[in-house]
Amino acid sequence: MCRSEDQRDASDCKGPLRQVTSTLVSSLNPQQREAVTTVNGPLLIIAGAGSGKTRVITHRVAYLIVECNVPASSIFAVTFTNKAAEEMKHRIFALIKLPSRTPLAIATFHSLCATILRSEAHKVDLSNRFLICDEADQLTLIKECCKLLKLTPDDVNPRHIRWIINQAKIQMLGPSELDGFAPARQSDLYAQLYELYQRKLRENDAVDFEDLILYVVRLFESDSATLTTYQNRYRYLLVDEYQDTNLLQYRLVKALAASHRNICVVGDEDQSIYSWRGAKLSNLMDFQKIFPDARLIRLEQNYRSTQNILAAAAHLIKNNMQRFGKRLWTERQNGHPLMLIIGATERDEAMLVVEAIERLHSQEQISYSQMAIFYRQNSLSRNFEDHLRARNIPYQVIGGIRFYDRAEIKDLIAYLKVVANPNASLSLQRVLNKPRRGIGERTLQQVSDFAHAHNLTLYHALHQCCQDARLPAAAIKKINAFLDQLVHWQERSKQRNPRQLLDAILEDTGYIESFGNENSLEVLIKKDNVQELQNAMQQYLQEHPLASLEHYLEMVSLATHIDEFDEQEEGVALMTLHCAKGLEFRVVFIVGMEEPIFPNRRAIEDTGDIEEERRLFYVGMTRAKDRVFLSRADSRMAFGRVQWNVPSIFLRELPTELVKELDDEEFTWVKNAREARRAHGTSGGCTKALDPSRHTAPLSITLGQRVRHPSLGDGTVVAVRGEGDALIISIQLDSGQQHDVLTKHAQIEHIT
DNA sequence: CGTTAGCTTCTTTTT
DNA sequence: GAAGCTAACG
Repeated sequence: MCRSEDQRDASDCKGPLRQVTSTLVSSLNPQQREAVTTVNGPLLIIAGAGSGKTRVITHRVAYLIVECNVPASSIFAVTFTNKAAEEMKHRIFALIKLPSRTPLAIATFHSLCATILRSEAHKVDLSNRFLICDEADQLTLIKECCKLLKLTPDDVNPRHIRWIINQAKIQMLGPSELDGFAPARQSDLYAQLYELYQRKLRENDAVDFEDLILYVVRLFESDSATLTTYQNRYRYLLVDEYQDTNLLQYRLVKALAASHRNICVVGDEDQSIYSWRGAKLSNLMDFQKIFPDARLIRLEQNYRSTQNILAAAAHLIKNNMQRFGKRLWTERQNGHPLMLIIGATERDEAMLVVEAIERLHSQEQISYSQMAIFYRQNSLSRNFEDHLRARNIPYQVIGGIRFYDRAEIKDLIAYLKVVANPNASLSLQRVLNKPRRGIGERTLQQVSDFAHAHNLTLYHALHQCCQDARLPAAAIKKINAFLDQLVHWQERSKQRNPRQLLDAILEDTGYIESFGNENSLEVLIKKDNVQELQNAMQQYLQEHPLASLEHYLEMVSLATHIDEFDEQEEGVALMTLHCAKGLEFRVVFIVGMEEPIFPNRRAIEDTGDIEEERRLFYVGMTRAKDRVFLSRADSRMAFGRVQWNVPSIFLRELPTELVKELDDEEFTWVKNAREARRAHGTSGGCTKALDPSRHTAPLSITLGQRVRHPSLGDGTVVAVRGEGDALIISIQLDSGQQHDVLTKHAQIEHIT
């Protein structure tokens, strides 16, 4: 088993040490054990949903370190999210005794590459202070490029350009190789934009997400000395979620593995859901062609779900062609059938789902944090949030607007970026006049024209313009004042930690005061966000006491939605199906099971293939331990219009005997909803003309109406949603707060 | 110079 | 129905 290729390989895992930690593998099933102890040479692990994959990975790392005497620093393990990486490290540390702070290269491709790039920056013509652009920054930059090329939104769509550039980078194509990518008529234009964009990035001393990996791959493929260094450093490679790796990531792994071939990949073809981001299922499917001597181990025992859930999932996924094929089995009982919930409108759907959640909580004592709502697109979360809030059920939404994408937070992060690297023109531009310091658009335009003409960064152009007195004296004075402040912060950041720097910036700029002192909800939220940033930073610094400003900024740039998810927090989790990958809950609700949404029409149009959508559904279902609820609505608001939706084809692909429509006997509250659907004219699923009166609130409550709530007090109605029993009104209270009220429960009085 | 009203687009998913 | 952008106004 332990084929020894050179003396640094783990040849001694045959030795007597093996018994010492035999407890490490004794709790594993035979396949898992084989997956953990097959340490040398290429290995392909096909790990079905719930088959103990994380367990295998953590045990494998522990086994390498303890049993095979592999230094922890020789292991390079790639996970799909930073959260998964943190959890794995945590579990490894719990498994074996390691000095705390043992450096373990377990992270995402992007994080690992960022670290490599930091130390090799000079070889790719970056400074080691380079910054990472997120997608919003990319867009800003592209828009700037469009302006420079005198293009209007009618000529090109910046978002499309971004998409083309990203795709090109994943395929390792340069500006001149866009044939077949960009629209044929405009391929020259796209090439020009791509090139300019890349130049601008360099001027900013910045890279985008794709560059992080691309630069490292290019470096490895062109500089064999550097590659050898890293091949020697990382002797054992492990890649999780291999079905979702793209060409770039494959090339990176291939390069690193070339010398020692100790490469273990873990994946599941049925859970590949990122092809739109360039992931190639063929990386997994063809692994044995690329490494003909690769061992294949299948993990097919599922430790998570009931028999019924697995049977339904298996039945569904059989419809896919691109598979190895596998048979998941479990020792668990049949359990409940899958439940189908149908609402007349999306509000009814949400109401029924929330009611089910409430019952499961109160009648079956299932904690809220053991329940999750999954949807195909973020926009569906809203209705469920509204109903959960109205019922006082705790919940957390993962996704939507990321914390670090909120305007206030972006402003402050931009300040930090400018301090870390004044050449970050993008960030400098953002904060130059925020809060207002009288450096307006005209001035900025003049300086950036000057910068462009003389090939200077904005920062240097500002200096130059002031020195040469190219601007009105008043402007120069203001710019100089700002530049002085910047110098002051830079000094400060050398002596103090990032948190203290942030405080200094807040104080010196009067940023919070610039919100104004009115006590509107908006201002309060902004202030709250700033506070939250301070807290988050504090916490980060506690966990990473040695972190520099650059480290902190890198973490912020690479933070993801799911990283914000707190499993400890009591509350129902709301997230997209994509975010749900790798998680598990006792009860899972998959909502919005309707045709244009799920399977998503645009996704099918893009790929010409429904299989990935089906896998997405498969991923969702297999997150559930005990129960799966599926829901849909007959009609749904989209783009401000009512749309009549067709039930998802996936509902028909489930075995009928395992799906039960929620009925009155089991859940009495369903009866009202049944009647509502009948009245709505859609209970048979057929489409009848919509009676518009059914979608408007009773006349007695109108927008702007003054009302009195028994406990909340007086206020003005600012929004009316829902109908009948589900009628919800938002009241802007005279105390300044806004509250949603379910009129069914509250005695609302009119006042004048 | 800064604000706002009205227009457009947007919803697929995210490292 | 919201957010982001332009154009026109104060």
